[in-house]
Amino acid sequence: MAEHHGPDGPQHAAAVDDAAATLLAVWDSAREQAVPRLSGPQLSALLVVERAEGINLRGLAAELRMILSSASRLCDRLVASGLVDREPGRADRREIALYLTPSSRALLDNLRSTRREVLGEVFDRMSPAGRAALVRGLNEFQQVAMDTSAPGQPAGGVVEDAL
Amino acid sequence: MAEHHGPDGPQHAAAVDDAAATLLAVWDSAREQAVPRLSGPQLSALLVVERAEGINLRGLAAELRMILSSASRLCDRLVASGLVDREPGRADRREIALYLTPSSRALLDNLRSTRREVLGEVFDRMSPAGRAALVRGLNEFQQVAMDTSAPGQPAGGVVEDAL
DNA sequence: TATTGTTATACTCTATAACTATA
DNA sequence: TATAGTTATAGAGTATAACAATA
Repeated sequence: MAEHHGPDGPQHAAAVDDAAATLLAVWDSAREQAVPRLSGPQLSALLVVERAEGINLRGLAAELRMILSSASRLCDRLVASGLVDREPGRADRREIALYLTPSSRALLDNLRSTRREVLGEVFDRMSPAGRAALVRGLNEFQQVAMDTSAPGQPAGGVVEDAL
Repeated sequence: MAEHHGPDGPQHAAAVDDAAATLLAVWDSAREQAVPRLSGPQLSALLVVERAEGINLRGLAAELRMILSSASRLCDRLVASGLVDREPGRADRREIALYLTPSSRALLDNLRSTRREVLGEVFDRMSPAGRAALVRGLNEFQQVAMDTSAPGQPAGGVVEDAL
């Protein structure tokens, strides 16, 4: 317990486990306050379309790690809610191109504001050093987690897939 | 942007936003590797029962922020999967008492190991200072977030409810 | 024929409302 | 009657498999 003989990642992971759950609970609480209320998959789909306007259904399904028919159904509901536009592809008429609507752009803006508010409410009560440590630690975590060239990457590419 | 005139929580929150999403993706990936595969709600239910063995259905529903009938259905499936025992209450025969099974205890152990492994794989590639910062920042975040006596708590009690 | 999407069907998760059993 | 739980019904989310349309 006192010496460092090898990788001690798992020990730190244990120390961080519960705290990470708390951060995630705060982070995700913003979604539930969105109006209109968004489910997790719906939000994920909007974020994918936002990052890749004009993406087709297969691309969306791949990003969301779901099969084509599931993505099709999800889009049915997003279109019905006015959050996504489904336009026929101009080059290949088999494809459809997906776009955000003004309504969903506003929704995402509001969601991000809310998320920063709820996180910020906690941050405001932390010490400056604690805030700085969290920002530094999370940013390095992200950089390392996104580094696909690193050894020991899980075969599935967990991180890239989920974002 | 250079001076600090008031609460800067929101600015830090913006800086942390994406990184939190990455942490979430890594943290939750453990669940999907569980055998038998567990859905999010099923895992949440097991964790509640683990923390409060013998809890009744209303208590479970309250912890999960769902209504009674949803908890009843969820338990149907957990009992069918052999992950929960449903025993009639001895004092009041209207109630039922919920318990983990040996099978679900083993499953939770494995899940926690997996989660610590996937987090540990990232931690092992971070700098020691980065790891320390993350541990420190997250722990302070958790302490502050769980402090219900603080002002500015969202009315819903987001954090306690979700854990 | 190969590829893009949709539809039929089924199971999980959740909610509302009606119902049963016990206190 | 009040409370604990179940069941009927419905909609979202997801998967498999069968289908339609376009290349």
